[in-house]
Amino acid sequence: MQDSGNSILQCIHMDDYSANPKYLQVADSIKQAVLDGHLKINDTIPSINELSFELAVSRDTIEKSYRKLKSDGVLGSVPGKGFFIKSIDIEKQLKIFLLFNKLSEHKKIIYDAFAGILGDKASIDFYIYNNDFSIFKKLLARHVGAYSHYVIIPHFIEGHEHAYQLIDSLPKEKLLLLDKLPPEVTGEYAAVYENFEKNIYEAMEQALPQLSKYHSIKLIFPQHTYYPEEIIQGLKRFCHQYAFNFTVIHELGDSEIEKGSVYISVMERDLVILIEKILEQRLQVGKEVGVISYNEIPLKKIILNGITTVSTNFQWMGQQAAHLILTNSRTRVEVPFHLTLRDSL
Amino acid sequence: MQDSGNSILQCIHMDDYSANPKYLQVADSIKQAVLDGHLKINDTIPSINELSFELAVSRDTIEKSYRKLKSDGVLGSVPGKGFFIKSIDIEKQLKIFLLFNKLSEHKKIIYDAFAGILGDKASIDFYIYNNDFSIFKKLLARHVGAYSHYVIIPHFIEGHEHAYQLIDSLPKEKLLLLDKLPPEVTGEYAAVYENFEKNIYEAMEQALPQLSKYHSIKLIFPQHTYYPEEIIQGLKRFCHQYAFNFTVIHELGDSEIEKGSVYISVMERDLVILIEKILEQRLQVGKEVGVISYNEIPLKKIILNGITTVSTNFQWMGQQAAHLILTNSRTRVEVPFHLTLRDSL
DNA sequence: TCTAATTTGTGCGTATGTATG
DNA sequence: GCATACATACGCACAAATTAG
Repeated sequence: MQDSGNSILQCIHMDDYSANPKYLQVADSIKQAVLDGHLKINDTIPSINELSFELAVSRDTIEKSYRKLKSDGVLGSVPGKGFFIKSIDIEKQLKIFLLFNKLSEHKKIIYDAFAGILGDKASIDFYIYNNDFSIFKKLLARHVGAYSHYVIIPHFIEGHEHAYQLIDSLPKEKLLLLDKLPPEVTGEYAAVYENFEKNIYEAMEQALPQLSKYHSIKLIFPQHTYYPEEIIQGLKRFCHQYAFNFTVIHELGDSEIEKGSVYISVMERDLVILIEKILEQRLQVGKEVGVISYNEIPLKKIILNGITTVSTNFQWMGQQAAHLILTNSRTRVEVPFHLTLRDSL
Repeated sequence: MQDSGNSILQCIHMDDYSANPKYLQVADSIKQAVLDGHLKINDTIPSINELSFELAVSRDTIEKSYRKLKSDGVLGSVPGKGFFIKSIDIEKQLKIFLLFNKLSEHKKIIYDAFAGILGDKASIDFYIYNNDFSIFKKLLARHVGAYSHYVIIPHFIEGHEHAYQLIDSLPKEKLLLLDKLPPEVTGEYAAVYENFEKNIYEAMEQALPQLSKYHSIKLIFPQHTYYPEEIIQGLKRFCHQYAFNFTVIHELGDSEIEKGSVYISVMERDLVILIEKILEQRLQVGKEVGVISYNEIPLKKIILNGITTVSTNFQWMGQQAAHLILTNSRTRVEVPFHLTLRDSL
């Protein structure tokens, strides 16, 4: 250990009996020294060992201080060398790690709304993990620590547990979960989430007058996928409550469309197949069979005189997430869900 | 110590404050020099002593670099003589900087096809600049140098010239342009591009039998946008050649839909407005008015007995881009374009 | 053949950041 | 707050191989 003759030592004021913890006192002192111009960019600061010796505090305390300053973007470090002043722009700049499971028309809406509000106030780096836990893990490992916020849409085909465990290890004040709120992730963190179970239940209740024409509800729900199971639960509960027959269809395949049934599709691919089959069998949509499609897009207004949709307000979701970040809030908010009744029901 | 007059010194870039350790920086620099062809097989490289002196780093740091390269099979050594390039067969790790102008359903297809083929072979970082040159510039500045490939979709609302200049400054062997091939970007680089002018011209020629029912062609083309002007040129040329009236409509607004016209929309928003107007005016689609829509998606098959579409094969585009990268090719390939005739024409 | 200089290769010690109990 | 283990970086010393003179 060499004496660096650091005048910075004189800038650090400690109070054993202060309310705020020592590591924050150290961090704030260094921030102040930067603001006062005593430390310039690329200046090196005392090593953890040296400073902990000089101030007669634990090594961990200094390490914690430096770690915080680093996560705030003030300090940088090189193993084997030391810490240095990385940025004198103390006003925290928002660096956002945005991690989506997949791209889609709706993800685009979320992104546009999110980026539209944050605009120049933040720099957003965007990643996609394709519902694949191993990619998710790799991306997170590669970028952990470098961002002020981690905004994640957590949908996985498999390996949920490990994924949620990983998310749980992120600092909660930097975390914002989008779309889904997994109970496995604990603590107080921000979230803008869908209540899939409740949403579909209440939407169906709203559609009860139209549903009275039918006796069965069939959900087209692909197997081995990242779509949330809560949708099935919600529908099951609704059908039990209001005495509808309920079936889950994994694959439309060669099956016939049955009169007196309402078909609910979560994927657009299935919607197209479904409608082709209905047209083929010359069934009357909105009378003999009902069609409900997840996710509203303008085009659905003009298909077969209009397809009834149930949909989250994705724009609101993106905007709300941006607001939570700007206000540094850790609230959890539920996204509004809308039923758009059209002639297909 | 003798001066080997090594130009290799100029290939080694060091950053004292970089996150990755020095010995890896040195190793990566040498690997890159081999990949770039600056070092051939059996070339000797500076001795440990010499390089450590030149780079002003510890001898052990260089020794560690060389040891790693040797264990990677890149270098060989003879005690008392020196190190030399043993193999130029370096399993290059692909780091891809993917920069899209916007998100959309079709960008998703491109991305999925691209990532699907590269899969585990590459790590892909994804960025969006919202057709905004200033964001584009910032993103590129922040990430230049760190990637093995820069895959860019260049569409800008304004400031094309500066943008193309910026792209032109990227190393051509690392560049792959997607969708558009701007003449301002010179040199030999890879590209998977659309020939917008030719594509629409030839698609219209294919549709000539159906078009004979109409006398006018109207293109709904938003103003101040990133859509390529070449579409207008191609249609203009076609209409001139085959004696159609040609109009560009920037905004549907309150205008009436005219009988005997074919409407071509590039944006989906306009398609919805157009069809609503047509239904309102009780015009017969495919007889009194024709509708052609850019970009095929399955849903268009079931709108009004089918909407005729003209569309690039976005999946092919993504796959081809991935192949060009894997084969390290600098070819420019034109993406196939398809006319899908349906009842709307 | 001898010698001196250079180079690879190895071992030891110290200081530093990072991560984990 | 303490202890421990690990990777990085720097510096010094020394043996063995090679080369030049």
